[in-house]
Amino acid sequence: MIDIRDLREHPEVYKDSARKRGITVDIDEVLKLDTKRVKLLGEVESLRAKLNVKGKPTGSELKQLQQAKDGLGKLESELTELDSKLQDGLFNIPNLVADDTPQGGEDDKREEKKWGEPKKEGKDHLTVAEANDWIDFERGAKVAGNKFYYLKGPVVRLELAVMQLVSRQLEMEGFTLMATPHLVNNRIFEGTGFQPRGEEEQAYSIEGEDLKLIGTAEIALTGYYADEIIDPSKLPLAYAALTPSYRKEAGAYGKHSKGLYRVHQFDKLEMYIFCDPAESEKWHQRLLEIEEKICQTLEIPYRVVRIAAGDLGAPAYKKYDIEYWSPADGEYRELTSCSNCTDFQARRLNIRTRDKDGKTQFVHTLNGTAVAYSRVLIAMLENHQTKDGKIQIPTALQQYYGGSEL
RNA sequence: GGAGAGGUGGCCGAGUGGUUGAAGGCGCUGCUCUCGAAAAGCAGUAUACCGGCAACGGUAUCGUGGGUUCGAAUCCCACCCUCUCCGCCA
Repeated sequence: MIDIRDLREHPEVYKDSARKRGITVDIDEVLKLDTKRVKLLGEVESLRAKLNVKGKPTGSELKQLQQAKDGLGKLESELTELDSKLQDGLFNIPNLVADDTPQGGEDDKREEKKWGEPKKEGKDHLTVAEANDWIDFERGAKVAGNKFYYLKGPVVRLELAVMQLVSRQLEMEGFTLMATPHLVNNRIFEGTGFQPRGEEEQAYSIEGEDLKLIGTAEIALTGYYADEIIDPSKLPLAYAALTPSYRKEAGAYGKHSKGLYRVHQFDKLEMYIFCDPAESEKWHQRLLEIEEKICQTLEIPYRVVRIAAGDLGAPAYKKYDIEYWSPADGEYRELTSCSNCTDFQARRLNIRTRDKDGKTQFVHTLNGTAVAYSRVLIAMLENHQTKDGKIQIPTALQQYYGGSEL
């Protein structure tokens, strides 16, 4: 959520930002609601002040008070209605966009960096995996539906090895490991900025419960400090959570969806930062560095891209993706991403700290993928094929996996 | 899931309809005392919104939401959470 006071002062900045994202929101309407609300609030409060008498009123006073009360009730319900309209309006305004963000949509991302040797040839991951009986989509579909799958044999142990290796790396970097709830309530879900109202449902809901399955650990981690004031001496807080991610991916079929690339469930190790507002840019760079380091450790050729304004999620102010090289497709494809959400999520979920003067202020939050196993597996299966049809295990991973080939 | 108990400020803990934003204690901050520290004494110590340059004033908040009342931390209803016991269970 954005700051209503900031919006009052610089409406044009927010309009500009929404335009860059290619989103239409009626900011003038929100401002109008705000003006109305402030006026009504004043009326309600002064009326309440009149009604707040100390001690027992006399008979004639009592009569007056009883009458004044009727008028108040009506104003109050008007105020409640205005409040929720304004809140809805504010909820739909996306975060600002960083100044140097590329303009445009999904295809307008800017390449920032490349690493590794892109191989010219290789079988696609699904062919390799199915030939070895490492993945079973057919039975996944039988049991749970299309885009569900079973992993079998060594690729399961490979996952454990990758998670071990990387969670170890993150601990060395100062992250605290977490295992979180996989279900969160709707307030936290929406507060994280997912599921903007009115958009197509991306999450699985639990029938009869106020719960949804997380699409990423980011949601559970953001909620961790909801409604709390974090002691500034504790910041920055860096967490890494290992959880499954559940996604409906409705409407995404057919597009880049072969095999494991886009599935309803995958395990993910996610990094998350709560920090002082002055430090979020620094941390964003740090998260990107760590993600790069992980790719290098896993010997995956990649490039870093800066995501264009039109392709940013509502909470993100600035976002980088790392894309792995796919020899089978002859192109780079998304592997991880990291976003600086500034105070957008913190304001929605009321996560604060104190500044030097002891005043409360919202923290900044950032998230980054350390490992999305389904895609890491693709990247490894496609990039580490040996001449005799095996899969070479990256050197650093071998001690965790217990072997040098798959 | 069933039965019972309970949810009050950073923490402990009083408070069953009327100057209670809330006694008392702890903690924290400042001052006094001291060469310094401890101890002691004094003072201060929630959050949000509205108005104001500010001092300050107003409104709301005692798990959450609703209700009764001129007035609710206190009464009524619903829900959430915690604890104990029972049941079930990896």
